[in-house]
Amino acid sequence: MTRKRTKAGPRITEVAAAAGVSVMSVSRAMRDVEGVSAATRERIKEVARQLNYVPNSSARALSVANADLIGISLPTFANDVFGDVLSGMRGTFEQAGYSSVIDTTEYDPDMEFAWAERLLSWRPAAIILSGLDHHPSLVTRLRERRVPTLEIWDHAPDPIDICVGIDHRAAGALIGDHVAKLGYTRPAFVGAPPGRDHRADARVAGLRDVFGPLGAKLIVQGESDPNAFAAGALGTTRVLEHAPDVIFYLNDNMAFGGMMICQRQGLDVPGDIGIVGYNALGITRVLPVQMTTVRTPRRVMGRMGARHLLARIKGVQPERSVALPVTIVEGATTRLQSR
Amino acid sequence: MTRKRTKAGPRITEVAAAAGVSVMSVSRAMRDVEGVSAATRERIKEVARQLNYVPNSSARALSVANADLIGISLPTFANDVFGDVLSGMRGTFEQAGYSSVIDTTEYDPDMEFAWAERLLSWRPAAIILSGLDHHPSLVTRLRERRVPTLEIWDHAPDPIDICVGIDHRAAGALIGDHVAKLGYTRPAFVGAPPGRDHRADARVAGLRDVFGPLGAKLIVQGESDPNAFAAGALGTTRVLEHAPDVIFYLNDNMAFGGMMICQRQGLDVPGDIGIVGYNALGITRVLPVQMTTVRTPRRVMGRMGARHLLARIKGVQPERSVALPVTIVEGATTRLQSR
DNA sequence: CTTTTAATTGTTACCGATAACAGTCTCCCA
DNA sequence: TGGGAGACTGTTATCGGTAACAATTAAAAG
Repeated sequence: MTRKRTKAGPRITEVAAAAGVSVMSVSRAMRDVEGVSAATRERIKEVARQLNYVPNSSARALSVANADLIGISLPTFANDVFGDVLSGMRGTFEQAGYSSVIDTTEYDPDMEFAWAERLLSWRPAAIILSGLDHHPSLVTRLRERRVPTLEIWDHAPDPIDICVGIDHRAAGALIGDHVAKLGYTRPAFVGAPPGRDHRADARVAGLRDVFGPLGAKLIVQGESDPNAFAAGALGTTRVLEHAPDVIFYLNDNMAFGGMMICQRQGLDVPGDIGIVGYNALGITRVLPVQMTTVRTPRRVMGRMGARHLLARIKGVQPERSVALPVTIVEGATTRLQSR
Repeated sequence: MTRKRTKAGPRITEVAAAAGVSVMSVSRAMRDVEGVSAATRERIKEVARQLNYVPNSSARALSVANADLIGISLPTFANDVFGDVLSGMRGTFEQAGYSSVIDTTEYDPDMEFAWAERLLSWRPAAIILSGLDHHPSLVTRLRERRVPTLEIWDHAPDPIDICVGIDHRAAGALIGDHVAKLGYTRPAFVGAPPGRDHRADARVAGLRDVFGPLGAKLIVQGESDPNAFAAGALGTTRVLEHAPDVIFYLNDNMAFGGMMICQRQGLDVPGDIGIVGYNALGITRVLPVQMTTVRTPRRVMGRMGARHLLARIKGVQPERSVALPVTIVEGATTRLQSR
């Protein structure tokens, strides 16, 4: 009943034999834990290096019933903002000895669920989800198994486990209020199809919180082109039919696409129409005029999320939910003062 | 010597007991392999569902000495082009039953090596690397272990294992020739610091292949700002001191950043200076004039790479190396005909 | 009714690491 | 000089699955 062992590199027993020690000494030496003298440790490591020994993580994970993995789920890679959050997190995890396993859901809770299921089969140390909109079975499963879970991006008073994010509704209200005070009365929003991106929907709600009481109806247009520039342009041609005097966008790239359409139609920005972006993306650094936008603390969010999650893994209970503040970048794509 | 078993969900034995069958029947049922009657299979699956059973992948991987994982290494997430390649690959792998493990190297061969080492410890089915510039130890290790390896993006006649990409030097020569024939004689290139991005360097070499024989010296400027727009702008202010009559950029976003600088300095595009991008990115879809650029078949590359790699895993030896063609997008940011 | 064959189900050794426990060897002090 | 503490090293059962083989049962053939 011997198994065919495909030649896949040396195992711990071979290293032990070659170094003339027991497997436990090798195990201890490789993990840098106590229990081997400095001399033996060095000798073992040298032998391991020469044999090109790479420990088998599956065996280790099975033995300790837990893998040094942290799963990270993002909506998409086609958006710089997620890269920013990632870069804030990954260094922190690496230092703590965890590997990140990253994947995207394309805004589909079912895909997220399938991904999480596969991930959980590896018994990860923790899992990070974007937003608050998850498959119900996933929420149940994570709670049941007590997997340390971080929900990032959005703000929830009652997260699955812990949460670090932005209150997008409040952010919508903030920028809405700013713009309303400049005297704009016919607002429009160009973003994602309703239900697809909860952050967009929350922003819309925040805008309505402001403009509703003022008697101004918010025109909302959702676009699904994966390219932000194109989506912004298309959405803008659509909302322009309603003659808005200011357009809010899901992000700066969409806003730029929209701005191009406005100019093509002979509209003066901000004379005829105001343009408001979001996220303070790279393109705003090179435009001839500063775009009015909202700066979101993405890197800070990533770092803080990572730190809280590590604490959570170690058993410390950090703040359950943190909402980070956003700041308005006042630009020349809206009127600078009320008229 | 009993181990503390932290409550981490049911095991296969518990499912077997609950269903009144042996563990092997559960194993067979869950994997959808032959050897259980349809009726028992259904019953087992139902029991598994009720118990929230998630098989332990580490145990499986240890047993079969191989994980259903494919590791994918990319230079960075801060660039749409990598997302395009990914989207071309991931569906293919998913269908074939493989999970993707994605990570970025930030153009650092040492980071790539460290990542690969961690990945190999999980005994993945295959590994995908970007470009051809790898840590020598990594190349050795992959060859030794006979890990199916795909090098993507670049073209190499003699890859580690298999390769699907673009001949960037030829692409540089192609667009260089096109531009030279339009009558430009003082070319510049704004891209990445030499040695960082081999694709950029290859492109420069291709441009030199064309302009060198014409007696035109190519001015090269590398920028390291991670934001393409900003890098393009900064690099442009620098090369403008040499009064070029055409600037090639590493990509369209950089080209746009550069174009903004040219306009700010009162230069007419393409009257005073030509602008040439690369990759046909989203922003070119919304600009008032079509940018001269080069369309790269990113999605096709991803799909083809994935298919070849799957064949390779199954033991079929596909073409070792494929170079995909690029096409010029003739735009109004360069003169449309020679003068 | 016995034998052959195929389909289904079960038993057990093993994958490669680690936790728990058990020795062995020094060194130091009563 | 005996023995206890501490440092180092070794032995073995175990983690949760699966391959290989064995056993049982049912259907088909002679």
